Amino acid sequence: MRASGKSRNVTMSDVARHARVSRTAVSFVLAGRSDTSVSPQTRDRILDAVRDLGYRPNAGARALAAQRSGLFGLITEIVTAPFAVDVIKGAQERAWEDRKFLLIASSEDRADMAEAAVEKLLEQRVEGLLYAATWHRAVQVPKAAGEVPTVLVNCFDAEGRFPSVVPDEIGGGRRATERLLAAGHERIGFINLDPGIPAAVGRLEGYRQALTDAGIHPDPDLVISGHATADSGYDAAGRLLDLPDRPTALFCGNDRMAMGAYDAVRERALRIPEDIAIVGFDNQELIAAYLRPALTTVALPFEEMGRTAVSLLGSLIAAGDQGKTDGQPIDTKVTIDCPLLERSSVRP
Amino acid sequence: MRASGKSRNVTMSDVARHARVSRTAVSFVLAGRSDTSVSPQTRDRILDAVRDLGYRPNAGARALAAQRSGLFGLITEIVTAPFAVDVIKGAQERAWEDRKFLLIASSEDRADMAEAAVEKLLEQRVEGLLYAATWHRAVQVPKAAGEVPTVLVNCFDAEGRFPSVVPDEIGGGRRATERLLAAGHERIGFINLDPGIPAAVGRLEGYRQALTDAGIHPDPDLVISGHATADSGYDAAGRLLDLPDRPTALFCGNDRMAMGAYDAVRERALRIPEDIAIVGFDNQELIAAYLRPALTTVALPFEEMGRTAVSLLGSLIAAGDQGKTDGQPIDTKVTIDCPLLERSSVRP
DNA sequence: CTCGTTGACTAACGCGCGTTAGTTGGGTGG
DNA sequence: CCACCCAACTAACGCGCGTTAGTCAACGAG
Repeated sequence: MRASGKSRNVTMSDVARHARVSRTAVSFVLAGRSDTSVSPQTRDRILDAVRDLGYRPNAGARALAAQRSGLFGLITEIVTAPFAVDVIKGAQERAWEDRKFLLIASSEDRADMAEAAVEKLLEQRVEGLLYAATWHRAVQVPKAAGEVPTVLVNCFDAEGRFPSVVPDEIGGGRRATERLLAAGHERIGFINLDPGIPAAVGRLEGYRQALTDAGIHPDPDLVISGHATADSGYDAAGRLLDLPDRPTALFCGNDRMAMGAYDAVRERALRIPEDIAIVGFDNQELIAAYLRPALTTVALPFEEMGRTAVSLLGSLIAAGDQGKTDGQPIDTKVTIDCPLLERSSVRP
Repeated sequence: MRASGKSRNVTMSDVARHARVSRTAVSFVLAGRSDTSVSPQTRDRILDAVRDLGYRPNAGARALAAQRSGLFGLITEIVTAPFAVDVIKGAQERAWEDRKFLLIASSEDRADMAEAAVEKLLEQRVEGLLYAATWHRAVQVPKAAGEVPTVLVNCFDAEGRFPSVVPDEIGGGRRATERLLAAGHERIGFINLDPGIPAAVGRLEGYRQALTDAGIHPDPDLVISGHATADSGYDAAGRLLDLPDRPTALFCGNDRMAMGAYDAVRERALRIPEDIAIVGFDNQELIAAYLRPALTTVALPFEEMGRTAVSLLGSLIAAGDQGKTDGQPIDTKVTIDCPLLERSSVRP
């Protein structure tokens, strides 16, 4: 039973006094240092005192003395895309494994807020920085980020100054297409995202590769670009379905478009997956899992990207401690697999 | 232009030396203290030095000396849930206004993780704690949370030891029902969530109040309980629609159920909103905004709850500083309005 | 000429801890 | 019996900063 109310926090000195040893001894025991010896009895006395007094180390003081905060900073544009927060989860878990704590700041998708966020995080003396985007693209990273090791997540630096972790869009496109091919489809429509963005470029490339590898010549008429909305998916799907020689399967650039495609298919009294198979992209749970029939889709590996980014950051920091960074930009671009999630919109 | 590379961080002493004053003077100027005087010239010299050297205060050291970290802790069950993002956003913004920083930890919906999270946050010497749940209910808060001011968000403590901020479920239920009444509907079906949970109890109560106030006697046959899934909504809607004297409107306990209800309506070749009006609850953007027609729904005010909770926490801490807390449990329960979002599933 | 007084500063302590450089007292080997 | 060593500790410095208790020169009043 601890003291209640405004009683000052228990410090290491309190523990030392209670255990009748020096504060140094307490520090050594708690740090688990094996190079300096402490007798088992003393050790136990100290640990007992810790328990009795309810001692809790002061992370700030520790950081000050040890010259390392144990904190990582994560900057994300929380506002726009709810689903990208899986990055936080993965990063959080991985950081926890290394006994690091994640400081999360929001850039609100505004450059000045991003700068402010970096500044605040550096004041907290984070050991490294993660910068995450809601959708895969090139970003402008605040300059100050260069002062500590930094890893980009789901985005990349046009100037290649920072290493980044991004989804394997091409592989995802392949995987989706291959799944449809495996189900026997040969005329596969592709409703792409706005042209130019990495997701659109990569997924289209994967689509083409898969078809070519299967000995099918990609039919340009079966590829349409849309705008990442349900309405756009509805329109595009309608056009493909009204083709004279219509496709038997649709690969949609994302799940929202797939959602619109469902409506277009239904309006034509066609059945999913019997008459038209559909594969989405992104795995937005709230859509994909609850559509009827549930949507087979390719997942963006946000959580895994978060984990990987923290791992990478950890090794960057370790390398930096040993002075291995020689000022050269580290042009690493780690791509993470996009797994296919089987649901019910493609026949087995 | 700052020194690059591994150069040690600039400290206050560096600034003092560069400005040819004592460190104390620098501290005073940066703290903006008006009780002790510093001549304008000196002030400028110091501020110039700060800029020249790129001085950035060390938050940890400051916390240690000032005995207050400027940190709030936020524990959420699942960081990745869309709701959590909004709570975080609101809390983040509000905290930022007070120049506080939010430490976000996840309990992964496990009691032991929650304890660990509280422990870790207390090690960081957070000045207060927010504890947020994914769905409105009573929760078990780790005991250690009692050591600092704590506010519950979207949940409440059965023992009433902590103040909490929750959505106004009754008001939301009323609002949804009143909207349907205003559109001329009199037979309004209600597909409720699992009975017993606060959301189900409150929304039903609001539904009844609205009907009664409108002089309509609630018909028990029009109320069905489901399980918060699209399938369940589909089944329940089907049963209501197959009633001899079927309702002309459906109020669904949440948006997923509404999603299922859409399918049931479509199967019967009925149109939304012409034949059947539908109102949802929760405003899960990815569903509500992208259903066709877009779903009119009642929003859970997560962002506002986050903001309010931080405000409340701030005042609790301020009160504690002045010793106004006398150990009594503060049984506050702030309810936040649930606004109706007009879309297209109810005719104007 | 002395004594406050005030404006403009500074010396120095302590916050809680990691860490280095010791200091003991009880063996061992020669 | 002495030199040496080692296990088992402890003293004390410094991390970067807020804050209290000064110091010191200038200046006006008595």
